[in-house]
Amino acid sequence: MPYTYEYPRPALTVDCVVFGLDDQNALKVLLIQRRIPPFQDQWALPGGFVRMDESLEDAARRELQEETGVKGVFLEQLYTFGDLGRDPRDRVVSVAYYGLVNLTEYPIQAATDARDAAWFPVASPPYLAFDHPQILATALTRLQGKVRYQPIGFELLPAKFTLTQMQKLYETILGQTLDKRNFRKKVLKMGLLTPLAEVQMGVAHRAAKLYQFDLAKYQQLKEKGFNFEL
Amino acid sequence: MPYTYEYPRPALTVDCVVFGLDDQNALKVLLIQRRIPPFQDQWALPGGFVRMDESLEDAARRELQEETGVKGVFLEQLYTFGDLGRDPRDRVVSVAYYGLVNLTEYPIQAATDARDAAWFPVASPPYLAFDHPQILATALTRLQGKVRYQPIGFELLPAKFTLTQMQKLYETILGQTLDKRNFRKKVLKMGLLTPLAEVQMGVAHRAAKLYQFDLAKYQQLKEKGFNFEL
DNA sequence: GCTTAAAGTGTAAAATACACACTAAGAGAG
DNA sequence: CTCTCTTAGTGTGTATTTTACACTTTAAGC
Repeated sequence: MPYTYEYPRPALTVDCVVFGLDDQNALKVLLIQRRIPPFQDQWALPGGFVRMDESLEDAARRELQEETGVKGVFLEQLYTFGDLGRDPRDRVVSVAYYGLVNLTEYPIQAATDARDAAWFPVASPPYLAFDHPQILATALTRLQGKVRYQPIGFELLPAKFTLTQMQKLYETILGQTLDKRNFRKKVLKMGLLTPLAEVQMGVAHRAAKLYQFDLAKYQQLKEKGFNFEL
Repeated sequence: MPYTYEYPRPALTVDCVVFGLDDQNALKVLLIQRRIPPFQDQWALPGGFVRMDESLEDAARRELQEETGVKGVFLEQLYTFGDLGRDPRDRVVSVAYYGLVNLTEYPIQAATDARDAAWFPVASPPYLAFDHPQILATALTRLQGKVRYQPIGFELLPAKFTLTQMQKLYETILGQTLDKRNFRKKVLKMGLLTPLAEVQMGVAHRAAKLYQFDLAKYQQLKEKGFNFEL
């Protein structure tokens, strides 16, 4: 059943750059292995064609779930890539989204429709198809920019986490070490963390207190234009 | 000459939100009056369909020039709007760009291919077609965010300008008044302004010194990741 | 030369950012 | 059971940055 238009149209796709943090605090990105040409067997960002009855974000979520099993994550539009020649077959414009997940909840390569999906270190990704290296680089830059003035990263952490875990996350994303006392002062002063009556378990040293993110308070402060700069 | 595809494709357009500052320091946006349905005779953002042989940014620049005569301006991708029903005829996905121009150089309604083009106060725009109110609002928010940490706004000012003009611009965009002495200290400390041996002319009071923006220095500092926060 | 209008300029107080090192707690080994 | 190992947790003084604030200067128009 062919579809005919008076003028030619670029194909429209979405691609997802999903970041996760593994148990060694390494930042990872979720990739799939392409089953079909072009770039057959190469690794690429999960993504695919936008259908006529879904919004762009819906398309991104659907493709992400179909190809990797990951769903229900934080996703935000990143940038739209539309240069000529980014797909060798056809003119393809791709709306890229980036997302953050807590890797402990989305562990190994999930797979449904998926050929093969796996987490790769952001610092040393495999060769990527299309202009996906550029998309990944753009997403990383955006993540670094965002983390400075938005309490992102709660998406990347488990529901209950220690301040040290959080600090490590920030150090990983920003690529620099931070002072422990100053970091703790700042994040606690924001007032978005609820201390729990629980502590870490199974560690061979003093157990750290666990915290959780106060989503309600966050949204309340966000309404008021509060600045979450770290 | 029809074009046929195996699967249906959304139409792809670009829209431009071009801001300018008029001589009373009011922030304006460049709009066109639609000549054809839908939304015939209503005001809308300049924009149109992306061709197969041009990048997204090229398309934005081309449409902007065709419809308003404005060219050679600073343009940056804003966001891609792809919700269902944003165009009553067809599924249309639009990549929005925002731009800044010095209104004194692009004065009245330029027009080439244009039906009618004019500058409207951002504070009180006319009824806009499609989801263009939302696009305009997004662009304004982005502009406000950007102005805080990027020496934008040189795009909006004449080549030679006074510090008071620049301050008024910032006050207009941010919607708040700023302290004269502190503002001057900060912008001069950045070192991006070259003082000229010239002063304002034709004013009925003490003439202000003119400055120009040092583009070379700006790019040099930007390379180094310098922070231009005001 | 008097009026008017905006240009231009410095300092003190307050707030914020930064640097920095020791004690506390708990697990595991012996 | 005590010693060791490892990470948790905590406060202060100093430097820097940000803020608030008002008068003198200059030039044009009358």
